[in-house]
Amino acid sequence: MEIGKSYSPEEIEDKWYEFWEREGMFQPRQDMQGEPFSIVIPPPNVTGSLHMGHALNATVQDVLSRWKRMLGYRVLWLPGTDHAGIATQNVVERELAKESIDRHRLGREEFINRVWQWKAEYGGKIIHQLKKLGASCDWSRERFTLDEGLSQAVRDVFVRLFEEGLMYRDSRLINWCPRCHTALSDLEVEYEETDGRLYYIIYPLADGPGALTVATTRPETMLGDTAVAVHPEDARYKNYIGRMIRLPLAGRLIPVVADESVDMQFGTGAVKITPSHDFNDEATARRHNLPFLNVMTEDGHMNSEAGAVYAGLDRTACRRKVVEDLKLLELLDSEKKHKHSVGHCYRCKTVIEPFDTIQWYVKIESIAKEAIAAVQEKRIHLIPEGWENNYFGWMRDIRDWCVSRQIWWGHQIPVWYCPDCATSEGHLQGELIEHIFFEPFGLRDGLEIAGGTYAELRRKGMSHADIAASSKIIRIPRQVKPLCSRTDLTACPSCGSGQILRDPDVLDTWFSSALWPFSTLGWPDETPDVKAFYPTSVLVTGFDILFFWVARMIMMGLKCTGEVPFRDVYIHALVRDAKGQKMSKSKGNVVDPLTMIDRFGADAFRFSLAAFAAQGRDIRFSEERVEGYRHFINKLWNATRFMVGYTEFRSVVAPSAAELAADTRNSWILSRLSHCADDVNRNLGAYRFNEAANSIYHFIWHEFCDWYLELVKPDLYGDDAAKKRVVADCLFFVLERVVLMLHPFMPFVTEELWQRVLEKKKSITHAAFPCDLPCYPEAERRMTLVLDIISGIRSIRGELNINPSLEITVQMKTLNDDALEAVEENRASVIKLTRCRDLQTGRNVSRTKGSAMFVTDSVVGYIPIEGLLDLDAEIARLGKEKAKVEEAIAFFNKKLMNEDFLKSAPKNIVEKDRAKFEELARKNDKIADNLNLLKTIQ
RNA sequence: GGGCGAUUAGCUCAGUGGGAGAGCGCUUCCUUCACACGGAAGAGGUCGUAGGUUCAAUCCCUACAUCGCCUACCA
Repeated sequence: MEIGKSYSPEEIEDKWYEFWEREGMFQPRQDMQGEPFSIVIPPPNVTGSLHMGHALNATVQDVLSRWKRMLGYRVLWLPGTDHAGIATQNVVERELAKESIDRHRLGREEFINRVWQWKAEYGGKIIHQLKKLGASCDWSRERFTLDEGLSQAVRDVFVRLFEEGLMYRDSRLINWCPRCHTALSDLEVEYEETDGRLYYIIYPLADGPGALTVATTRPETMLGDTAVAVHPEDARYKNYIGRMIRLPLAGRLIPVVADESVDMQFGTGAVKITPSHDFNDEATARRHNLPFLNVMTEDGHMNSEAGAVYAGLDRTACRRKVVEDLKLLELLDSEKKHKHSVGHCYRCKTVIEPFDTIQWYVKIESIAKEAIAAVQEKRIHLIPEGWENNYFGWMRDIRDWCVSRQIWWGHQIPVWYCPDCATSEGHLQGELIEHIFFEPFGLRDGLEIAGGTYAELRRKGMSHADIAASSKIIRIPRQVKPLCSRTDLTACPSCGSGQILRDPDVLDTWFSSALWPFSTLGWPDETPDVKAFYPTSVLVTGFDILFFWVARMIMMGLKCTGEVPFRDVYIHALVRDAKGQKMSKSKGNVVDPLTMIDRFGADAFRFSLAAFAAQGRDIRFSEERVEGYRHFINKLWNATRFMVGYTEFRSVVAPSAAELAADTRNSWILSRLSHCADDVNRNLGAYRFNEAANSIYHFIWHEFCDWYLELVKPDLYGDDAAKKRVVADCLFFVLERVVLMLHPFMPFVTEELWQRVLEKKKSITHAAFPCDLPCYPEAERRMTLVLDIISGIRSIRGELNINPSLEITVQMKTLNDDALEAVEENRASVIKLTRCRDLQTGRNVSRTKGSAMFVTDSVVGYIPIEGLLDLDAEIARLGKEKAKVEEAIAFFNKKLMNEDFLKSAPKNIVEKDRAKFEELARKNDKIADNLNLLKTIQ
């Protein structure tokens, strides 16, 4: 078997991925053996491409999936993407804008066709990228939130909630994005500290002299004011309560009301109330039964209610004009700089507008209670646990979820309205439904019409279809009865009219994402996948979508299936740049995972991410680390290359660990291997990926390569075939298990080593993960003794700068038979590793007067250095060591002199410390002896 | 305003109620037949500050400082 001098990832990665996919390696095992283990991927946006967050997220899931697969579980890792309603629609609308096409002109159906076309062409780029990373997803089960089955699940849940009264329409202020032209949920608003201005405006009393001055950051909204509020206890304003004000610019009369929510300290202590354009004011207005006056349009312009002077102005232009006009009237008292936080649309960063609309809401309180209980009762574990408080805090404070969006790309709400039916008050519903056209509709008589009520438009001769196709906005008041249905309605169930209107809105993308853990498995049907894989085992995600997604999945899972959607939630860190900054396109500090894969290979990149993934802290990504792990792979590669040279000496039938253990070096490394495997299994089970990765790293590099490989070289280089066989068998035994343990982290190189180099017949993906290997504590003890001796000698060589090519004599006085045996057993190794010409051992070895010295627990060794080096260096070295030992002696002495310590500390601790003290004291004596000797001959 | 987390070697970070750890970087030596993407040996830290609990604190508690993050209706 030929093997290259260094590892080249680019040559093998694609090959193995194709092999795995072709062979169906990532599908759950068909023999139905093994406990199920399932993960659904957090569906990335279909518009997205792989970033570091995805890479970490996918790596963690893949490590878990591959590990469990090797442990014999029936593993399903289900991949897919979500349709990202607003984001995707924005992308396609921008495309259309280049051709000057408005989606309304195109029509809903045709627009959605275009989006599907776009998706077919550009969407799902991320899927390909996940494959580059090595993700072992079952692609045959890939899902998309707009798939038929998932759409059915969405509709089913909507209807269910509707029927239970948990899905309702309501009129209230929501966060509105005037650019995306849709409602947003509370979570979709990003607040940002902004330098604004606080304007002090004089509001004159209508019924006499005097005025109130109010402070506002948004003067343009004054056009919608319907009151001024002061605190009831505010002495300054007590006399104003109940009086009327003539609202400047508008001329309306508005009352002064008393409300405890007013902060007397802020501004002037008098606050203008704009119920339709401010969340606080909305609440105040409801308490005082104040009228709501909407002065804006859906796209952020002033409407006719704002007055003829301002109607049609953009909200920022209007602000300027209002301020100007107030100045002219001398009603602008003053203005000053003011820092405050302003909400922006998380998709397009436009300043959001609190806007009074009718939307669909999910009544969340009862569902949230269940979701809190599930975590409290530990039916769901959040890992790290620290996130629980965050979760509880948010869930207890939760408000009803606004789920309707005024866009087209998504799951259209399964609700219809009949214009021909009457409301319970007896009004014809068609008279209440209001249409606004995206462009004037030309009637036969040449007149153009911009909109109107449904009934009115029909009377003017427009057809039902024309009305529906021309509408940009349809306002359907709450009195109009919603007809909710699992199947598409073509006629009104009560009056039979075929001319019914469908609710134009679609559902929040997160609504469908909330069903992801079960809708992807085929729910609401009781499919075999649902039975086998639900609830899923673990969800792996970042904390940034804990509320957006995780909390909602828990709520919907419990609500729809009666079960938790997953048992564990592993919440990983955010990947930052090397300086700790959040990666963002605008900062230009994003690291592209694919670039990392190109440069270092997917395995090194993945291993880095796993090694970085300590719980509870953000990750600072550094390329140097990735490079380091590439070196690590190269190390393993070369160790393998070395070993392959001894393949021919292996036994025909690979021996068991017990047979190998006859040799102490073997039993030692097997024991270390066993500890390593335990560490890896335990740490992976506890989601401590960094610990698991470090454990393997350390074992391979520092125990297997640095020690074992070097220890057995004398045998491999020798002529004794039997000895060669003993160590060659062990080398391969360890290598195979090491490769297996690395596989979840480094799938590509391990498969290459497994199949091509170790010439295994089947893929490593389903090979058994090492666990419960035998331990040999006695061998560990004995080898530690030998390794200490080697280190002691090397330390002298290093510190005294004895040339490596120079062979030395070692006079080693063993303090007990055990030590003598251990050294004799490993004589060849000790000689080789210390470049020693003459190794004298025994209880009574003679010692040369001018010698360097080392002390271990069980031996005192002397290296004659006369002629090798000047004595001063050794005297200095020993002096330094003596100082260290004395420091330690002082530490333990102080402890052991303390009666409270002897009285209160556990016996084993006291004993341990006493033993250490005595050992140090002996060591100190030996060093002192030698120092004196050296000084005498100096 | 509320909450959470961090503070350990030059850098990035693990970690534990009983003599401080890793990786990288640094210093010295070595192109010895797996690997210079390497080997060997070193240097380097009153574990943020001040108190407290304990026989014993880097670890537990309290306060403070600095830096992050999340959250909130500062009009």
